[in-house]
Amino acid sequence: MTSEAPEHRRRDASATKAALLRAAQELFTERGYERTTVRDIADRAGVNQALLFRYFGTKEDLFHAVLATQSRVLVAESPAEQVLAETLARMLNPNTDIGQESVWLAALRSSGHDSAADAIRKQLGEDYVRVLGSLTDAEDADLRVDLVLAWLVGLGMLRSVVRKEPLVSADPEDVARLVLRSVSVLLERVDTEPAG
Amino acid sequence: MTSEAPEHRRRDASATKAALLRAAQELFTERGYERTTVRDIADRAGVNQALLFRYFGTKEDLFHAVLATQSRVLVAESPAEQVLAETLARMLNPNTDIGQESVWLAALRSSGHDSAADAIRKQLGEDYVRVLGSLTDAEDADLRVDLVLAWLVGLGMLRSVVRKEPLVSADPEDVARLVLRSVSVLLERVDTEPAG
DNA sequence: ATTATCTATAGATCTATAGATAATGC
DNA sequence: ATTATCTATAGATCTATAGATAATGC
Repeated sequence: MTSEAPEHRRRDASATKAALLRAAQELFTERGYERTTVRDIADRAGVNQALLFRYFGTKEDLFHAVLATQSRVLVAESPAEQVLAETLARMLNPNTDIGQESVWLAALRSSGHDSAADAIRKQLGEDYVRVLGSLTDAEDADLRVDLVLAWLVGLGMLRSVVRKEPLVSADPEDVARLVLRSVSVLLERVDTEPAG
Repeated sequence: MTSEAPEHRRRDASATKAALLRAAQELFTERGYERTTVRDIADRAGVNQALLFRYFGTKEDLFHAVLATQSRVLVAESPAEQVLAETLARMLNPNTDIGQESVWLAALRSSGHDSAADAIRKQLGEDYVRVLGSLTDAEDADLRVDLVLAWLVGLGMLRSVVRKEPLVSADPEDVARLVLRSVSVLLERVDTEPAG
């Protein structure tokens, strides 16, 4: 019974903001934007619900803040050849809390009427097209990269939303190997070695 | 100014039900479950909002009705070899109103707290595993089929939710060819011909 | 004194229902 | 007369805000 007086918490604005951001990231990813209430977020963060508005303005602003902190994480800073492998590794890594894999799933699941989530979606696509497009000589490189992106999106959905078995519990290396082999066919380099 | 008197509409219960079902299917797929309001559905169906409750009980019951009418459509009644090609053809068919591709996207996007949508998700996965699993000799057939399913899910998300270009406008045959070739690698039959 | 935290509540939805109205079938 | 359709509204959220309370820094 620690609930005697209302008893305000210790004052630490930055810690409160961080807790809200983290809770929001988790919940948006787990439930999507609409099904997550500000009170859910505040409760998980262990702070008062009014602070969410004080520090982030609106629920949508908070969503954008979450997206902003995570949007670029997906496309790793690696040579193009390794980007896909590293993305898969991060996605499938058992240490990465499933259901928290990344917010771009939340951006995808929240419908297209939100302009900022829309921007993130486009950005994400462009990042991938730019990086992976260099891996194929095909003239329809953009389409092929879209297909790779689709696969990543579907893997994320099936894992963190549907939690499909055996996919969720499969050995990350097995999954990565299967996917990478098929993708290499999809992005088939022309076998004749280009000059240079 | 046709808005003189309230002027009740013609009485046709079955047509009203059908209009509601169709409008609900479209809107749930476009916006997901939460972001679709019963008034949205009734408006698009051109009927009064109270009729939705009269004919379907609750919003969730309507969602389940929509899922029930569509759940089995995805897995076509074809030989296993053609199931994937036909699914892709139907998905990519320009005559299939995009954004209406199918409700299983809505089921996926509405978070996992709905038991019936959950059942549909599981069912969908099982249907595919059963049918496509016969196409591979690999001992990890179930995992490989999950990966195919993930690809289909991602394609649907990218097309009808994100409306990613060039994917949306690409020639269906090009897309199908690329996907099917990679999938055949994924589900690689052992090359030595089995007896029979 | 400053400002992080909390209380209380306004205002806007949204689902769902009860009961009134009007179009069809006999 | 029956019943499909419509009106009006209850009741339950949910976001957001205004202002009170209390923990820290000087």
